[in-house]
Amino acid sequence: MAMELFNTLGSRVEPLSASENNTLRMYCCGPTVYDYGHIGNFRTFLHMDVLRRTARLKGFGLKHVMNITDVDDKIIRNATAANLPIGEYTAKYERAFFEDMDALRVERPEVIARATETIAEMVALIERLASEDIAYKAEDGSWYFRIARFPDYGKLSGKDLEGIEDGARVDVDEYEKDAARDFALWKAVKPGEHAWETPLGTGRPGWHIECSAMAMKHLGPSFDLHGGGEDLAFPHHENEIAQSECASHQPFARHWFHVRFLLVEGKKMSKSEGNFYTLRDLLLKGYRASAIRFLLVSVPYRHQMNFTFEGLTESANAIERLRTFARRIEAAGSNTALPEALNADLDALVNEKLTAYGAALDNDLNTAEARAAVFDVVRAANIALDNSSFGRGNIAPVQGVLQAFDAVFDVLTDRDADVSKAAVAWAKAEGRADIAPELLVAQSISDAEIEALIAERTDARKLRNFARGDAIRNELAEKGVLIEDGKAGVTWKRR
RNA sequence: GCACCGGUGGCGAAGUGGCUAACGCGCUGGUCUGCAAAACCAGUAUUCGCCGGUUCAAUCCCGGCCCGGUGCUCCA
Repeated sequence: MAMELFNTLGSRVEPLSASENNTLRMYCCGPTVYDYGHIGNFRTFLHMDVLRRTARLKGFGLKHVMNITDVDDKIIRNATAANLPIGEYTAKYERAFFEDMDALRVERPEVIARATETIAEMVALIERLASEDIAYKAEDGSWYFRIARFPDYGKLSGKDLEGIEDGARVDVDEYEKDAARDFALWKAVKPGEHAWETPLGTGRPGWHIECSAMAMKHLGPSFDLHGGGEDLAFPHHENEIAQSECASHQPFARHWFHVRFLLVEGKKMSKSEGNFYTLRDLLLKGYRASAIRFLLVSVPYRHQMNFTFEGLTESANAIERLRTFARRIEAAGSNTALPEALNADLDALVNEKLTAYGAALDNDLNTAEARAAVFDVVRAANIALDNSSFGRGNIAPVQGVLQAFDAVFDVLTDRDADVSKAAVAWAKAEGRADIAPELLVAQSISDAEIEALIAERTDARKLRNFARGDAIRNELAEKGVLIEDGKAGVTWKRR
């Protein structure tokens, strides 16, 4: 079955296809690097990651371009306030952005494009539009796009230009444009602003032209998929289409992918509501990166999701169950008592669920249904292991399901402690005081110290000195370390 | 105001014109254990926002209403 995805352009689910060598050429609007990323940003990037990982699982090659918007009004404003050159200002947040992406296990796109490194291409694009009088220069030196020249305007967002008459909302006279809806391609320099000297005049690019130029530079005038947050559909993506198609006379992106916004504790996330969280805020509260990833990815991208702290805890518990299961299957390999005979019923179920897993992802990236199939396998295999009907031949197929799961979800390997540690180091360097005490306590004990205490406890228990053993167990529990007395020995993990 | 999307158990959240309405967490019970914890198993919505309609049959289709969200205004 082919991978199907909702296409905003046309508003229906369509097969996803690559027009060149089975390599999916996709462009995704990346961050504007003026501050630390918040969880809403990361929901979008996480679902882009699900898309690319799923595409690869289905056999596509990938050429994924993501831009960094490193010049815009907010950047100029903040850099000026901080008395820094914009490049220096944005470098800090770009670095932070990629640290966060790494923490969340979001894969790097094949190409990272920066607006400030693509100015020449933007200028050339505007000049091409100007040569057909689609772009025009206003009196203040800014360049605008003449929307009247693109009859298809509105085809992505379903806007009807008839209903947005010139001057209906905006006093045209305030602008030096020919029509109120015309948007800026190039903004003339204002006093004190960072600007580029170009044949168009001295100034800086408009936001929309940046993405058109970067996408076409790396993917050509026509490519497979373009994505971003739902708010970008209009006007940003609509404007990209208008500029690009007027310049190239070819369809721009064939498939448009938009990720819906999330709510936080049932409300729109906003600073004024007090429910605005960056990834770093959550890490410092003691939540794990893997739990954040799993939660954000578990609700399909086209659904509004409600992000809650309770949900984060649940997500961490669910991951714990999966990791425990993965270890149990791994251990089964060296269990000599394991029956040789294949449990055919279990095997049939595992195969059925693997198919269901793939089908769920094919069906517009239904991550909720996909993970359900994996939990079905976990339960069935645990039952078989409990009643000794799990055969050696069942190991590989079950591991195959876990691999397929992790190829997209990527939460089975525990890297959380390192991520939290880095977040705490950053917070201390920044002088932040809002670090969860239990996080600091947990990081105050090393793995070696834990191992030593556990060894001491094991010795005490052998001598049936349970009082001492329990005291050590309690001491470790206070530092967030859980001890498990299994048949094969003692194991531990950080909570 | 106009346009679009959604409202499913304690919570998160799939899904379908008729088969027991997934899955996860939580909770309750059990297995295991020196005791625990952890782990594992089992049970846990006669019901899918409200009111009408279509249909032999609707949570799923249609209409209205209420509520939440998004866009229309360079927020992912």
